[in-house]
Amino acid sequence: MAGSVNKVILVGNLGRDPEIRRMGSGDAVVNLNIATSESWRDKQSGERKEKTEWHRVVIFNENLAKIAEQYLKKGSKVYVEGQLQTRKWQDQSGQEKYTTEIVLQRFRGELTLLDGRSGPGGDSEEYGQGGGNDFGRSDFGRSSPLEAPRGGGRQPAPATTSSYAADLDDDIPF
Amino acid sequence: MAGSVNKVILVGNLGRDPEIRRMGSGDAVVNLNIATSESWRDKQSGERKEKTEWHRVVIFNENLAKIAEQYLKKGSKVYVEGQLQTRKWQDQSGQEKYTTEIVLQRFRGELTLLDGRSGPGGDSEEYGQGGGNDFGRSDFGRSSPLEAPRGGGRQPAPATTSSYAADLDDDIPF
Amino acid sequence: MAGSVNKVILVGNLGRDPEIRRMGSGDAVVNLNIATSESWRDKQSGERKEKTEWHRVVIFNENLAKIAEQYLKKGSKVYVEGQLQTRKWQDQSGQEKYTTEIVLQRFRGELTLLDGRSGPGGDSEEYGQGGGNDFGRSDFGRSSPLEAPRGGGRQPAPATTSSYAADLDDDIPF
Amino acid sequence: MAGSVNKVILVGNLGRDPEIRRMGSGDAVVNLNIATSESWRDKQSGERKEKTEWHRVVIFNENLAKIAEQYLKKGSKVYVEGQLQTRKWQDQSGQEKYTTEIVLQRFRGELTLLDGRSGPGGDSEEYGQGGGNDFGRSDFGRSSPLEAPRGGGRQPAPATTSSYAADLDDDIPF
DNA sequence: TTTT
DNA sequence: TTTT
Repeated sequence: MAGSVNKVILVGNLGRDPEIRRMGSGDAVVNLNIATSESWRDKQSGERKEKTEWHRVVIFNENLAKIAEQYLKKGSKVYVEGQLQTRKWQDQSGQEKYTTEIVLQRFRGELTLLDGRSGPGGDSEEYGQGGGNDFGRSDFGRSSPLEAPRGGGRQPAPATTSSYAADLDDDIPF
Repeated sequence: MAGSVNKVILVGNLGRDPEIRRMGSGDAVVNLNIATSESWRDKQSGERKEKTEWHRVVIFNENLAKIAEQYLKKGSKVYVEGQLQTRKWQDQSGQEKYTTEIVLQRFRGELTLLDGRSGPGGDSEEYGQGGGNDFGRSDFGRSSPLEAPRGGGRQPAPATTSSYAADLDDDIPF
Repeated sequence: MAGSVNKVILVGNLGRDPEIRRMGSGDAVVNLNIATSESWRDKQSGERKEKTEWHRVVIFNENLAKIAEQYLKKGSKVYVEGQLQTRKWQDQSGQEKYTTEIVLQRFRGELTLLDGRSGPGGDSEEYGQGGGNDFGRSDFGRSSPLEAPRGGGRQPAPATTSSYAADLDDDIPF
Repeated sequence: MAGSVNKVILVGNLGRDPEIRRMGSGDAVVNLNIATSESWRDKQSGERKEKTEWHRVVIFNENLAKIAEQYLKKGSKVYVEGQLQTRKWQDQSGQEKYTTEIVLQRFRGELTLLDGRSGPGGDSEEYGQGGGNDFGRSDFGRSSPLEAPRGGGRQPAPATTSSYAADLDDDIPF
C-alpha cells in the first residue's frame, strides 16, 4: 500500500518444542507456539486471574530457523519480531478456515532467546565467554558472503549476516 | 506467564468506514479494517507484485473509540498499536471458527491519524488551531479526573489522561 | 506535530541497582541504567566481538517507579518501553550538555521483569502460583479507582490499573 | 549481553532536507532530523500546549541511504526504525560531549515514507504505476544477488533483498 | 528545523 | 475493502 508497517513483537514462552518441516528445497520451516499472558486481580472477587494468549509463529528465515531448531525448546522464553499474515485453508470436510500467524520471512524478523542460559546442553567455552545469545536479528539473512563486514563507518564492526551464517556451520552462533 | 509482551504495530489504511457497535453499557466498540501491503519486483518475470494483508482491529478503549468514530473514514491512514487476541466463535452451521484481532483494550493501545489533514469534514477552528491530530495515546484513558496533571518533575507539562478525558466531554480533543 | 510516534523498546540488564529520588510532591522518580549488547564474529580476525550500549531510563510513572524500586536490582533483565527525550543542562563549569533518556511518563510506558524468578526474596505463595511478573503495563497508571474493571465487552476481565494500584499497597503485584 | 533488544520507532517529520556525507569507501551516510511532538490542554490555564522532540537519525544502510537521499525532503513524514547509539566526541575546545542517535546500520532498520505522494518531483510513470512507497525495509540490504527469491514456501513471492537491490541500480525502487 |  |  505504500507506506505501511506490519509488525508484531512478542515476549513469551514456547508451549512445546519447535516443529520443523523440511521444504522441497531442503530449507527448514519452523513453527513455534508461544504463550503470552496477563494477570490481574479481579475487582469483585478479589481473586487473581490470568489469561493466556497463544500465538503461532512461522519461521521461513533460514538462519533463525536453524537457531530455533537447535536452541529452543518447550519452556524457552523468547523475543520474537515478525509480521501478521492470515491464510485461508480447508479442513478435511472442506470447510474454509483462516489462520493468523506471526511470520518471519526470509531475511526478515528477529528472534532472541531470553533465558539466562539457554545454549546447547554442554555449553561451550565460546558461549560462556563470548556472550550474546541474541542469535542475530536475522535481518542479515544470507546477505552476500562476498561482502566484507566493513560496517557503518565509525561503528565498530557491525553484526552482519555473513558472520552469523558462518558461525552456524562451525560453532555456536552466540 | 510472567514477563510477557504482546504487541502489534500497524501503519495502514482503512478499507472502509469504522463500524460502531453500542454495548449494553452504552460504551461504543469500534471495528476497523486496516490494510498493509508490501510490493516488490519479481525476479523471474520482472513484474511489480504487491500483496495486501487485512487486519481486523477492535477498539474497546473508550477515548480511542470516540475518536475513531469521529475522525476516521475509509482510506484514512493510521498508526495503530494494540495486542493480538484470538477468539473462538461458531458460524450459523455450528462450525467452530477462530478470529485473530488486534485489540485496543480499555486504557490501552494507541491510535494516531497520519493523514495530513484528517480532521472532521469542515475542519473546525479548534482543530485548526489546537494542533495535534495525534489523538492521544489513549493510555490515559479515563484515569482519575481528580488527579492534577503535575507532570513528571522536570518534564514540561506532560500529556496526562486527565486533560484528555476532560477534553472529550466538552470539545474536540485535538 | 500531529500524527507522530516516539517509542523506544529495550530488553536489557540493569548495570546497577535502581536509583530512587524523591520529588517535592513525595513521588518517587527512578533511574535505571540498562545495557543492551550485540555480538558478532569479526570477519578479518575471526574473533568474537561485542559492543555494549548503555541506556539511561527515567521512570516518572508512579506504579512502575514503585515496582522498579521494589523488585529490580543490578543484573535484572527487563523489557522497557518509553519515549526518547533529550534535555539540556549545565555542568559545574557552566558547559552546556545534552542528555538523551528513555522516559516513562505518568500513565505511560511499560516495564516488565524478564528474569525467571525475580520477585521479592521471600517469594509469596501468591507470586509462586499466580504467575505474572509482568508488573503491569503501567498504561493503567492511576486510573479511577471508582471505575470497576468491567472490561471490554467480550474480553475476559482486563488488567486495569485499579487492580494493580491496589495490589501495590497490600501485596505483591505479580 | 545476550538476549537484548535495542529498538526505536519514530513517526515524525523532517525538520530539514537530509544531509548526505560521502565516506572514503564511496558509501553515502545520511543524517535526518526528525521531529515528533505531543500536544495537550493544560489543566490550569486551559491552554493548548505542545512539546516537540528532535531526533537525530543516521543511516548507514546503503539502500535506505539512497532512498532517503532521493525521496525525502524537509517536511516529509516518515516511519523510522533503528537502534539507539550514544557516541562521545570533543568539541573545538576539547570538551567531551555525548550525542545519542537513532542508527540504521547496514542491512538493518526500516524507513518508510508516509506522505501521500512523496516520490520524486516529476513523479515518474514507474512510480505512479509501480506502487508502494514503502521503500523497502532495508533489512534486505545487499543480500546475495545470486540468491533467487524463492520465497517462504506457501507465502506468495516475498519481498527479498535481491529484487530491491536490483531495482536500485536500474530504476526507481517503488 | 518539522508538523498540526 | 485500502493505498501507491
